[in-house]
Amino acid sequence: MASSLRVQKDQKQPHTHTWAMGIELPSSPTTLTVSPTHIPPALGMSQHPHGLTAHTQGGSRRNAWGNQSYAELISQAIESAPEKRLTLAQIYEWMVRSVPYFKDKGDSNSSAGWKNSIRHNLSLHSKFIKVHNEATGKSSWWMLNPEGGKSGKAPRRRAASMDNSSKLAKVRSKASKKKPPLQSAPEATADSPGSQFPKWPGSPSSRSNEDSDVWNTFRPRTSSNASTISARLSPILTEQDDLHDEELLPSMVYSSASSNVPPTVTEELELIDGLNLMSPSSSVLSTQQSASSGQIQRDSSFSLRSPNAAGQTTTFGNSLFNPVEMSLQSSVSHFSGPQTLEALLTPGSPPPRDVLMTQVDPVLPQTGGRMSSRTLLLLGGQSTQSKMSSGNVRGKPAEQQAEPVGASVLPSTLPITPVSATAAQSVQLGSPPLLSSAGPAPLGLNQDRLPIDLDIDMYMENLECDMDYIINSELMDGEGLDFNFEPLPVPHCQ
DNA sequence: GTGTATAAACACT
DNA sequence: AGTGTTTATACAC
Repeated sequence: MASSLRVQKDQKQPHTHTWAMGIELPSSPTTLTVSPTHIPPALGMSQHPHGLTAHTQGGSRRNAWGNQSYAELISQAIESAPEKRLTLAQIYEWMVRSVPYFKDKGDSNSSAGWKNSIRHNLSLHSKFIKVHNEATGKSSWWMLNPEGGKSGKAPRRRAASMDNSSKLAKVRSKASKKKPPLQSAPEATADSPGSQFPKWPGSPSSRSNEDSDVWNTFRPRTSSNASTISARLSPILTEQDDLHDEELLPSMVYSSASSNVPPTVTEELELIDGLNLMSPSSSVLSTQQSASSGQIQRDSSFSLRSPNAAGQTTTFGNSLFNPVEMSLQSSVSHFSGPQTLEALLTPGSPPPRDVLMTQVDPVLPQTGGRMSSRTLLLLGGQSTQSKMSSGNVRGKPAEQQAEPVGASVLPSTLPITPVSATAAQSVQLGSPPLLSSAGPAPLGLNQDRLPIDLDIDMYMENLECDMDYIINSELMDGEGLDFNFEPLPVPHCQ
């Protein structure tokens, strides 16, 4: 079938309209606040290999709307969002509002082609990462890969699960088009598909639960870094919400921990993906509902800039986890990974420092230095830790810093019972891989279910150490948790 | 060969 | 129907 199609494609005509390329920013329709800054000229991305800088090179525009490529436009759209993340629908909206050429093409009829191209670009380029957005029920959030991803195509391999299957699937699909079940884990996507899109992320209301899932689902498109990040970034954890859903967190954790993800992250990501997928089962975390309305963060998610490669900024939502809540939660339930995660990820309100810690993660190249204690714990479960002895150890320090909130909570929470621990681990197992980055990899294999038992002892030990360490630290510090970014060389216990 | 645009097939929800 | 992913094709450099 396909073959026959090709006939008409050629038609593409670049209209050469000559717009001034101006993209007007919408003055925030609703909430969108775009920063006019970006948009202006050539995006800054001089991505054209040829060095065209966005001007009309020669006078003619590469595209009807100007010299920018879809990828660039998408990037602008995302950057313009306060939270640096947009849903597909929002991207469309941005296009219509901001790019003159698309102004009149918002209708379904006229939009099919360019929207298809937008989607295509999002999927194709590693610079864009998809973060699951449960909250709104809508489609996923699309963010810029902090790492910058290459504009080029991404090698994206999906999680292992996908991998194999995907290949096969494809093959098959072509042949027979059935879909392999594999695919996997389907991220749970939103609940209701179609609805309007949430207001947009920025808006307070919308943010609520969204985050939750977000965490979970990120797709590792190509390079994982992004994905990692994305996970954490996820947009906003806002608080409020009901969070019922919370399964997600685990991923976050890892992500934070691994955030730095060096080079091969991809693989790890993949793993993670798998994990995430798997983790749902563990949904253990229910947790909190926070009611925090109080502060709500408004959209205040703050953004961090990670020095990472691209220097792009990532935004984290702030969740508000109130300490109180945390406590409650913890006390109430077992600790759920998620909370922790959140905590880690989102420092309460936006105290910069917290953020920093977060940041640290991303940055740190080293291995795991910075994992949160929990993470460690979790990790501990994993072989990783054991193997990495030294590495692991280090983690502590970082964590301590990192876990401000979480840490405090931890102690109480931590009392992990084997069970809980297990659960937690199981949830987090996935994470290890990341951590493991240093190590060989634990990977996933086990992840599935892990032999926690096996490790548990070790795990426990590790915990103890961590805990003590943490506690001491905290005490010493006082309640305030300071986070240092420095990688403390920790002697680690044991 | 690379990057991009476009179209379309498929899959999933 | 909307969203995502992937494949294929055509073009410009």
